[in-house]
Amino acid sequence: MRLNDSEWTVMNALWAACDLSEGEATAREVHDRIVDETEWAYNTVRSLLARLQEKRAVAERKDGNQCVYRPLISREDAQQSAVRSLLERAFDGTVGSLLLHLSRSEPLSKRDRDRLQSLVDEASAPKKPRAKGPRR
Amino acid sequence: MRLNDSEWTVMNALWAACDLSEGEATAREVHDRIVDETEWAYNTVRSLLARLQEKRAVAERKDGNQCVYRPLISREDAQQSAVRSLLERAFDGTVGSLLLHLSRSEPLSKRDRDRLQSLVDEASAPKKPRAKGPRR
DNA sequence: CACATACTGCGACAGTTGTAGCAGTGAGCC
DNA sequence: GGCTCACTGCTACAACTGTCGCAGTATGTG
Repeated sequence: MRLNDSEWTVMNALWAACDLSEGEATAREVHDRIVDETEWAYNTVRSLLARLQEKRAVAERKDGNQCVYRPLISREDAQQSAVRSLLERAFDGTVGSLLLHLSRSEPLSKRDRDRLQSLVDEASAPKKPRAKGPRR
Repeated sequence: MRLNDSEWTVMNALWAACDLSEGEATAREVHDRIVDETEWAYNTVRSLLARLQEKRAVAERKDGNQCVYRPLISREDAQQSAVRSLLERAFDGTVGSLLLHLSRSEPLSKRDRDRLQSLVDEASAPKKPRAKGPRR
């Protein structure tokens, strides 16, 4: 599932909204979340939600006279595709190439370094003890 | 400088060709490099080179009856923009968030892990002792 | 009930991207 | 000198993106 820029904007808002409520949100809620940043009209958000529905990225449900939207793809999956796509175009398709680039570009923040450190710890440690769900 | 997919394809070929020759390449050379992969017509490549020229990503020079192209932006700069753009859309704008994702997605190769480790070492260590060239 | 609101369905339109085609011109070959 | 071929300049066009607008329809309120 490949999302374009504007679709990412609304999906980000939808995912965030759904984290707080029942896993779904109205167009209004999504719009409220991004209007300050984007200044998009309400109808713009609705159009994007409609396109996302066509792409089966969200599902629309009628609740009274309102439409309520629910993401059909997880943020992780979308991120996965985005990263993969970036790797293909710009980094010879390899993670290593990206990491190399990262290591050469601007320095990481303290937070990034911590995150990275644990990333390494985790990656280097024997995987056994980590409990994981049956799927994936 | 934001490149789209097809532009990345030709720029990658151009950069590669320029590494071998005098820092420039003809449309024919670029086309030869990507035709197997993309099956694009020669004119498609030329159109893209023209657009890239408008965007000031490449420069065109006349050599006899031929046009010779030279990149005006480095691959590193383009990668930088691409990464930044990915971070904005999909990772809350932070490298850490991307790294976190990477650590959770497919396992990294040994090489990637090493690279990561040194990335961490470098980031954590006081920067002073590292000798670096005057022009990065 | 009559209104002011808020929502929905649907259409639109310019700009970007992907992917060529055509017609004219310079150049090498017989 | 005429042919052939490669190259160039220019045009095209459908699909996708970004960004709404409009015209109905349900809803809450005095």
